[in-house]
Amino acid sequence: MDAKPARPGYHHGDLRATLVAAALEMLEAGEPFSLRALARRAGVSTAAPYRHFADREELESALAVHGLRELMSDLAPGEPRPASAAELGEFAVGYVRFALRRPALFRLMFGQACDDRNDERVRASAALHDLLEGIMAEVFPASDPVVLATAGWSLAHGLAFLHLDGKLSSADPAAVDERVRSAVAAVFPPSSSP
Amino acid sequence: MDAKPARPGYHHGDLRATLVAAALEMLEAGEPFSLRALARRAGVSTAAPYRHFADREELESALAVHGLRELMSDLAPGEPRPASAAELGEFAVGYVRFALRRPALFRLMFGQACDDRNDERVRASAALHDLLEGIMAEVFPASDPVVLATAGWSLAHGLAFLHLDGKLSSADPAAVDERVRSAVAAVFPPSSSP
DNA sequence: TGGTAATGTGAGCAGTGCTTACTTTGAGAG
DNA sequence: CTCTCAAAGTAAGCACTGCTCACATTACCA
Repeated sequence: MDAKPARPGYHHGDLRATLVAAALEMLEAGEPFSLRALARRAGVSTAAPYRHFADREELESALAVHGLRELMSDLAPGEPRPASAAELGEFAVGYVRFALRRPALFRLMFGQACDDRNDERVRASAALHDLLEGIMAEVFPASDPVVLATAGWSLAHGLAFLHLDGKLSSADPAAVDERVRSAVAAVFPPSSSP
Repeated sequence: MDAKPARPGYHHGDLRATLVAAALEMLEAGEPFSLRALARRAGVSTAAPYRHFADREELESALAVHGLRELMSDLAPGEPRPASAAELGEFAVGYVRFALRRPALFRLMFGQACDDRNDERVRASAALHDLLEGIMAEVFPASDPVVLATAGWSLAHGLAFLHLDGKLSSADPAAVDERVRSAVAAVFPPSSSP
């Protein structure tokens, strides 16, 4: 069942990366992970992970950073950012799709207060923030981009969580996409600069 | 520290209600609760709670139901529901305030898939749903209430979670209220029936 | 060629959810 | 007014968790 990489020597070589990868795999598979399970999977004692992460929270922060970066590159694949209100809908669709594709990771990224002591995580979080505000400023040049970014992000975020938590059905992916599109369209009407 | 109610006899009398109340208290106090801790606090063995709840999830569902009812009566205190787009903002403010006042409970209510086997919980959840759609249908009689209710709920829900998780600062309650109001106003402009 | 810091180990503590076999007791049937 | 039986309690214990400590091994650098 478990891949035991039969590490050659006493030292593992790259335990830290291995643990992160294993954790992502387990989350992907829908299993909740424990540090002990990760250690087992890496073929290492249960105490070893603590050489690389002070505690569970620090590992989770590493995972969150990974997730934030992935989300960013998902949403901003190059430079063609949304330029019209219509394209905003597709942006939101991307956000919600990410949440549904990686539910556990998404919860890790957003379902708890960000550990402020973790610079990398703080920066990754701020980067997402900035991306959103930048886009809103482009799409609605006449308006307050901070307020609109807050509204837009909240809308997408709310849609993501309500689907994730079963408050809105996510059984049919196409229906989800459509629900997101129409919600965004209802609220950011095409061709209006509020 | 712990109130030990010094129960008179062998039987407790109303363990179930006591456990629920104790759990709510602990959540309120910001401590995560465990079934064992609740049992201790009720002055009862660690196995006793399982006479009243099949497992932790069942207790959590009971708490969620409690929270959903409280939210409902918070939001719909009598019949003067919001009748204009402007009043929608205050409605959202109420939603977000609830989340920030009872963060752990809010997470319990919304941070996980609803246990479908729990009729009471399903019904409480549906009631909230209906309330929202009803309001939207009144405020925007010309539009599709389902789409608008989804959008409005998602917006409020997203605002709640982003504040709860520290993605938007919740240090100053007045600033939070104002942020919610302006986000809603930006998106449901007063005197427009989209 | 050392010596040291980084990285691994094993044992163990305190806590968790949950189960099992057993006891106590209140309430209703006879 | 009993007597019984199911509801509601108990103690003990399993498998698991996060985390720590004292100790072992090894890579690397002076």
